Amino acid sequence: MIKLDYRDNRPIYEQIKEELKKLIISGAMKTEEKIPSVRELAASLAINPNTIQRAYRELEVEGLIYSQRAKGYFVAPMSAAYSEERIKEKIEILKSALMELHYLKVEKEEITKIVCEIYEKGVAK
Amino acid sequence: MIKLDYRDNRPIYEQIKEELKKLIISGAMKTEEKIPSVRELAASLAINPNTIQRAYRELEVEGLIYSQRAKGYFVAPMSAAYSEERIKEKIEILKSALMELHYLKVEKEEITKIVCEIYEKGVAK
Amino acid sequence: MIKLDYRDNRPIYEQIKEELKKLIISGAMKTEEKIPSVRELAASLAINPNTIQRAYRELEVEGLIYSQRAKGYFVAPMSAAYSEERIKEKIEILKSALMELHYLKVEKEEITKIVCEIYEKGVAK
Amino acid sequence: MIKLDYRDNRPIYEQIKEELKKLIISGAMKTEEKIPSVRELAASLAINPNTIQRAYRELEVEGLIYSQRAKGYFVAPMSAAYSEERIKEKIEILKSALMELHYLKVEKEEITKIVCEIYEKGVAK
DNA sequence: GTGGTCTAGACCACC
DNA sequence: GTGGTCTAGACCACT
Repeated sequence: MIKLDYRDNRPIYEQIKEELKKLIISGAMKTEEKIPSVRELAASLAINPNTIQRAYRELEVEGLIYSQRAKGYFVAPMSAAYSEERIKEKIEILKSALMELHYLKVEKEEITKIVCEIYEKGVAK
Repeated sequence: MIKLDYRDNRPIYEQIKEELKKLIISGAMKTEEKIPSVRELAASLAINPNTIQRAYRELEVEGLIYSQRAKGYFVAPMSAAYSEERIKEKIEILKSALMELHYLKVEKEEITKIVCEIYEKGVAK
Repeated sequence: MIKLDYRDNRPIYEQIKEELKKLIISGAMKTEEKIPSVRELAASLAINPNTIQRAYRELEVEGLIYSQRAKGYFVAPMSAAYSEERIKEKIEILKSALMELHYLKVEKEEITKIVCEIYEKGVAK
Repeated sequence: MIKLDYRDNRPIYEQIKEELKKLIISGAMKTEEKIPSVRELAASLAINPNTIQRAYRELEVEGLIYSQRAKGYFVAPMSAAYSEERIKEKIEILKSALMELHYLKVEKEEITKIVCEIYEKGVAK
């Protein structure tokens, strides 16, 4: 379900966050669906529970999942309306970053390169 | 120095912010240089001083300008090192937004369109 | 059912959101009850349907109502347990905001004034 | 500089966060001022460095402090403009929470009690 | 059994 | 020496 790459420079908890985010946002995991428990996922990835805990906590702060004491973590409700809101929001962030990079004289080619990387390989760098 | 477009959907203070940001980040305005006073700019653009005040205040929060009581607003110091840092930061924000938009199934063409708009016309939409 | 105040500074969609929120949370509208359709409410209030749409969409994101394609919007289920939980949550938010305002040296009188306004007139400012 | 209360139900990292937040927001600690290093504070409070690390990290996410690798943590710049923005923002959050609590039929006396507790004892509950 | 917190101790990259 | 990450292991409160 989740693959880790130890050669990757990014910390493990970041990789877990990204993978889960992908599954949730793309709709592969459904609303209110239970996520593997901290210990369970830690065992299956052969990793320390604290690392999973951190990934889960940060996703909770971002509002993608929520926790119920003694029950587990679950995918937070995401209505269709919510998706649209999120897209608009991210587009705004994108535009703002692009404009600033333009002012900072970053070449268009460099931007295009990043866009292609992400849309082809799935991850950048 | 600053041009407003009343047909633009964006609020006036946003347009002013963007224009000033452009001038400061691209280096057209130098460090410690004085910015037109609130009243002065308001008069020359024929708009309400409160609007200018809001634009300036938000730029101050973003750290691009700073105010000195009874003297006016000035361009905040930005070293070359600072520029590089800012580029890296914005690239990270860009990547993060792009990945999420990818998960949300926004087409690559739509992204490319936005990139081109900004790099050709200078503003998006 | 819903009253608008055009002298109010808040945008129309905000006013509609608040009014509906009031009706739903206080229990005046029951669970699963149908809400007036976008066009219907727009006509009865003599305003643009897009404004209603926005208010409804945001209420959907907040989880207070839900939409069924081609059927309309309905009040989302809210158990008594849910109410208690929501109260606790809002109390926490209240405390956190109060403490920060205290640190920021906002006078107690100013706070009390806001509390009274809301509990007497129903709305603040 | 920071006092912990082990009888308090709140986790230690929360208490540290609150204390630092108080010092920073009220202006007792100045912009760009260095904060005790993770290990240093841990030693002086006789507490595990990981606990301090967590408190600092969360304050960094909230934008109150920032970190420089191999240098330490510092108080983030807070202009006067920023303070005003922050007060306005918190007042809005306060109003919104109050209105919802009103709809939920929470008595005014209960609210007043909380306000007094915070403004007199400094902490609630 | 689950999330949540905390400790002790370790290693890394950076300056 | 500093922040940042990770591990191993422990205890608590809750259901």
